[in-house]
Amino acid sequence: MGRYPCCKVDEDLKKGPWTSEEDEKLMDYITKNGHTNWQLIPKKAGLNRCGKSCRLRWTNYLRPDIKRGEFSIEEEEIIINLHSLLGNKWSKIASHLPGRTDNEIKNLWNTHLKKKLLKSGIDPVTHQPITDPNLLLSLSNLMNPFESALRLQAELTEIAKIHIIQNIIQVLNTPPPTLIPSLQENNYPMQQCYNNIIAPYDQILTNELSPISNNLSDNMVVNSSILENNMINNVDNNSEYSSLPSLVPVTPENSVPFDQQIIDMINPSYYDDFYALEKILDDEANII
DNA sequence: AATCCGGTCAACCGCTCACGT
DNA sequence: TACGTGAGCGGTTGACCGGAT
Repeated sequence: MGRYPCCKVDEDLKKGPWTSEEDEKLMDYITKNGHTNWQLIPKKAGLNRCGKSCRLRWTNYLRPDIKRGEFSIEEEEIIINLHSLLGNKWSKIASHLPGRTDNEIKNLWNTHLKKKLLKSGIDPVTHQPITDPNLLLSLSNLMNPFESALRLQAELTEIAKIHIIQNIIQVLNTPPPTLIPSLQENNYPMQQCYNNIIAPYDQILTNELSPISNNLSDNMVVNSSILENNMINNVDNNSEYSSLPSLVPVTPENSVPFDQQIIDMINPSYYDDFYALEKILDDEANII
């Protein structure tokens, strides 16, 4: 298997941009005969191109159902959501956007969306807030230097807080068995913290993920179409251009987003506890 | 007016996958 | 089962364009 020459090297086939005459020939042939074998098409259509080049020209440009023009905000949000779930699976992403090609989406991602996420402080690879100080530093260089220094410091403080919260969650989720009975009594500040802040958050996650986990196949692979549909349905049609879709975990079972949106979902009566905890963490982060 | 530079996008390259034999 | 081949995918390239210098 492996590599193969898609066209014979000595055939001296044309490369580069297509002329309108070539487009017309290919269009005419496929409209009349369809495309069953791409290797035969150039010869039959009278083109001095390789089959692969013809296929690409057809699928990315000549196809009648191609949607031309700028991407809408909704389309961009769908792409961002799907990318967080699927990664660089451009063809899979394109299958959710009728009339858009994988090449077009890939170009949009590399030229616009990646930068848009970076500017919003989101890592375009993981779709999580940027935690790499080097990346933050390079990002900050893109902005006003005076503003960026302050911003960078604030972001690093936030990151430290997030790390501490994640550690607390991890510890609370795996208590030693001997501690459990005593913790039930709610007398310990950390247990109160768990009961008031993290438990509701846990509940929300459980409720959100249960429809997905119910659809696990035998080999325990998440049913991606359900996830994908959830992502698409989450798009807010009224959102501003500057706003971004809610953060979504790359792998729901491994990563825990701790953004404001999740906090907003928790009963407001828990806010006081959360801010109390945040203040403690603020102090700890300042020490760090 | 000339040159440079960065952004965009069509097209190509190299690879893997799927399927037939 | 192994192999050959066509199709498709994702990364990269390079031509083109417009704005800045």
